[in-house]
Amino acid sequence: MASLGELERSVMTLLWESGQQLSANEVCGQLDEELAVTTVLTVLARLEKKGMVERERSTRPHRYAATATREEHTVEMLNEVLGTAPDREAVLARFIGGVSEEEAAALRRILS
Amino acid sequence: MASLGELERSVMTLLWESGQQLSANEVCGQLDEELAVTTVLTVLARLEKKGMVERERSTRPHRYAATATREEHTVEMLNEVLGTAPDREAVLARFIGGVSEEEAAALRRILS
DNA sequence: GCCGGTTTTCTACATTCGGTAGAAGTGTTG
DNA sequence: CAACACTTCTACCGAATGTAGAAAACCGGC
Repeated sequence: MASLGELERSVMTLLWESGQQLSANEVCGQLDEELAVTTVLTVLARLEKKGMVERERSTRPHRYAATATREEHTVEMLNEVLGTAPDREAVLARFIGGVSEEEAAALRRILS
Repeated sequence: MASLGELERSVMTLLWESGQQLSANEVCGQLDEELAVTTVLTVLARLEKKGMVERERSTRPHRYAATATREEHTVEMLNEVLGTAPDREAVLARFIGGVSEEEAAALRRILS
C-alpha cells in the first residue's frame, strides 16, 4: 500500500538522493516546481502517515528522512507485486528471462 | 499505468482464472459481492479503456476476455517497478536474494 | 412490423487520493 | 513581549473508482 503521487515521489527522490534529514524548506528549495512551503509540509505529513518518512520533531525546523533506502523500497514494491501472483515461479522465470546479459551474469553470480 | 481498483482487480482475477471470454452477467454472478450488472459493465468498460480487457462486440451478450495472461501482466508490473530504480542491478540482486531456495534453484536453471 | 425482455450506454453521485495553499496557531529568540 | 519562523488545520480542486438508475438499443417471437 505505498502508492505515491507525482509530487510525493519527487520528494521521496530528494530524500533518497541526499541521504540525510532535510527540513521542509530545504526540500521545497530543491524541488523543480515553485511550491508553497505549506504544500511541501502537507506532502511530508502524508508521507509520514504512509510510513515512508520519519520526522524529527525535537529540532525546530522539523527534519524529515526516508525510513527506507530507495533500494529497499523498490525491493519491497517488487515483492508486493510478486505477492499478487499465484504462479510465483513462472512469473519470476519470465521476469528474469527478460533482463540484460550483464544483469543475468550478475544474478548468476549471486545465486551460486 | 495499469493501477487497478479493488473491484477491477477482482474482475481481472475472474477473467484470468477462467481463461475464457465471459459475459457481464457471468462475471457478475461469479463475484462475491452482489452487484448490479450495470456496475460490472461499467468496470468492464473501464478495463477495456485501460487495455486490460478485450470485448467481443459481435455476439449479443458481449463477451470480455483479458488481453494478457495474469503472468504477463505481473511481469509487466515488475518491470515497471524495476524501471523506477536508478540502481537496477543492486535492486535485482537484493530482490533475487530474497526468494526461496526452490525458486532460486529454478532461476539458476533458467539462467544457465 | 411491433413488443417485451435482455443487454448496453449514458449519466450521475459518493468517496478517496493527491496537489495545492491560505489562515491560524505555536514556538523561538532577541 | 514582539517579530519572525515554522507547523497545523482546514479547504478546495480534479482524477480515479465503486456504485447504480434511466434510458436507449437490440433481438426473438408473435
